[in-house]
Amino acid sequence: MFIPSTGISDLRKMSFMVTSEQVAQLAGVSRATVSRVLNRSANVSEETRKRIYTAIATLGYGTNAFSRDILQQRSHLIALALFGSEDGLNLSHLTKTQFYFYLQLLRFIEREAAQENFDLFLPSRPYDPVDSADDPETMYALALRERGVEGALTLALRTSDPRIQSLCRSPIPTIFIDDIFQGPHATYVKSDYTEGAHQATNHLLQLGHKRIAYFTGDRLSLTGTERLLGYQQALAHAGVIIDPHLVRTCGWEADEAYQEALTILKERRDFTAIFAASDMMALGVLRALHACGLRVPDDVSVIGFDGINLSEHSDPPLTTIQQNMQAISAGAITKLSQLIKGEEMPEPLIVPTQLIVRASTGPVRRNGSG
Amino acid sequence: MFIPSTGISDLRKMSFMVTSEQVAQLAGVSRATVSRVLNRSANVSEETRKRIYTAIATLGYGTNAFSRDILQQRSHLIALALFGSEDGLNLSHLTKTQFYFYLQLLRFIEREAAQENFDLFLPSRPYDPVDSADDPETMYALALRERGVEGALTLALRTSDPRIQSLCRSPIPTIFIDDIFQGPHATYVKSDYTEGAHQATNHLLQLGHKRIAYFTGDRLSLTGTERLLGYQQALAHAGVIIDPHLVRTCGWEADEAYQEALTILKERRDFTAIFAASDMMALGVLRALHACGLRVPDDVSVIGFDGINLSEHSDPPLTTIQQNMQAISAGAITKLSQLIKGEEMPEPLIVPTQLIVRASTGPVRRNGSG
DNA sequence: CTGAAAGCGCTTACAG
DNA sequence: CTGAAAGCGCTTACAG
Repeated sequence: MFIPSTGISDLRKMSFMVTSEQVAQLAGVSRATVSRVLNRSANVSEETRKRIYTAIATLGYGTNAFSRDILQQRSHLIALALFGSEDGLNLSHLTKTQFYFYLQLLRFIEREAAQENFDLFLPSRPYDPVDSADDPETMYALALRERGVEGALTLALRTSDPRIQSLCRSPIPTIFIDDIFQGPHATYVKSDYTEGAHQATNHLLQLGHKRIAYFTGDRLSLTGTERLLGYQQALAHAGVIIDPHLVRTCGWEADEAYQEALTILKERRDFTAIFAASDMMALGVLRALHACGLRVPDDVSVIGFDGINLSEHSDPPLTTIQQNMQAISAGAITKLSQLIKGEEMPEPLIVPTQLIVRASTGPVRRNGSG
Repeated sequence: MFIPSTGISDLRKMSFMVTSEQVAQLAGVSRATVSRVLNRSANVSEETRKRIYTAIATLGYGTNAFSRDILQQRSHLIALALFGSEDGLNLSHLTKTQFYFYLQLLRFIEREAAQENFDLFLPSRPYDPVDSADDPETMYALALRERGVEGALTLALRTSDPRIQSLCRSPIPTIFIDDIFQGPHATYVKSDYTEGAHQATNHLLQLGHKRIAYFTGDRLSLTGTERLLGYQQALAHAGVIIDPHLVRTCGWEADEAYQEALTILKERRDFTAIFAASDMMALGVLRALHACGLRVPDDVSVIGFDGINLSEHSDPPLTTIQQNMQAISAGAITKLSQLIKGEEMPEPLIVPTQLIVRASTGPVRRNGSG
């Protein structure tokens, strides 16, 4: 940003600035008394209070947040850091189907933050370090600190990003959602993905399915691996050997799952159920089965994961593993508050999932080909 | 929030606070010199500068944004106000299909804001007025002022909300997107919806269609009415009488359009094209036509509006009226900057739309039933 | 090139 | 119940 060198008086001030001094003058009191009214101090006469209210209303006065914050050492601001896009911005990925769950989660997060008296802040503008030789990994946290955020809530959106390191090492209280990074001032909150995938697989096993295809989003993301593990565990515990041909890596996008489903269906039909690692992927699978003239669940059962709202309205409605978005959000904000207050480092929070049985899963066919 | 009455020293300070005083001491200089280095003042010896850099790095110092802002009278913060949900929060509606366009728009807005050195701020926490008798309509703007935002960018999401009034009347620089509210410090930016609908309708007319069904989202939203007007104008100019049975009000959700399409198809098939007021609605229409075994565009042509990314990947890819999201976002941020700088009230910005012809529209059938 | 001083708008002990 | 004063962390004329 270009700041003219003509000195501060030339910077356009926020034109609507009204100071407590003006209120005080109009009400015929001192700034101290105005401040007392604003902060609900008990010791102000009713009459004075009235006069000050009137002056406030007349002038349209509002406390300057920076001045207050500087004294109280708080900003009520928490950074919402959504990593993952190449441009470094927060909102770039939000239209991708694979992040629909996070989109839905965000509203819970906003609500919980508001209840704890926090505003959300999207750190978008580029950070301009004093020393150009600054370690890029420390820069990000520094930028947040300069902006006065009290803490950070991070959705890493399945990616590595140097800013994660920066937050882990920094003194800024940080909660990672769906990741397991920790640091002296950082911990995490996430669903129990392994247990969830276990539940999903068990549900299919109980319906008599043994040849269960698994569609995984990727090979390396933590949440992907945990789900895969749950699938493997459940099958192993049931004494079922996994056919590697039935485990497909296709990406998290609904369209990718759609394509992969078409591929596997062309190749083989020796499975009676498909477990997709996310609801969005399951919706793609449903579409592919439909396109191939297969009935769900009569021909193939389908189960998803996440419990996004779209899963209720698919055709047929999707059996899924519901993540408890309320508990995740409330837990994240609560733990962040604890961190900010300097309380003892809270334990990470692992939120249980819940099997929601809808119409996309059913008993395996007697004459199934599996 | 509960503030203990034991005085400020008991409030937990942001634990990581490092002051310029500490940097100054470590570097053996005055706070003034530290400040000069931070603000890139020319007149500091290279040696001193180096010492200060070292001290900054050692201590992990970052300028306290509030202190700086209080002097410079700027916060670099603009409020992103997404109205429309009952709970008053900003992110509640983002998973609705009808707001997909705005979701996609947001990333352009964030990018433009970052380029102009603004951060985005979501005012979520409840405003706690001093005077409980405060006019609720002025409260919202007051709340924003207290938080120090320099301006507000508003997406009203097709609703009335008292906060809109509040912003219109307030001294806070405000840009409305997709609405035409104005005030002494407020103006707007939007696409030319009427002209866009004109283009869409003309495209169908040129392909020989005369019986063109129109699906409108609602009866009262501005953007809905403007589009309807464009449709009416284009038909009138072509000398085509509108059949009121072909104009359907169904709501903006993809599913609503899907249902309405099923309804009209059961009732009549005396049309050769459908113009849906949004791409999302058009996607619903496409799905319904497909479900009824009709081919697009052979049996029925379909055109949408918005140019959301999903329109490229539908089956068939959707002919649509593209909104220029880049121009809308850049215009909004530019005009907001002008307002903030106190420049002359800028004119509202009406952004032209563009017809994108894809595969969902084609010439009317010779043996068409229309 | 650098420091002492004044100031931003506010809040809170400290007196009265 | 109220005011004068000191202070939050910073920046910027003003001197030197």
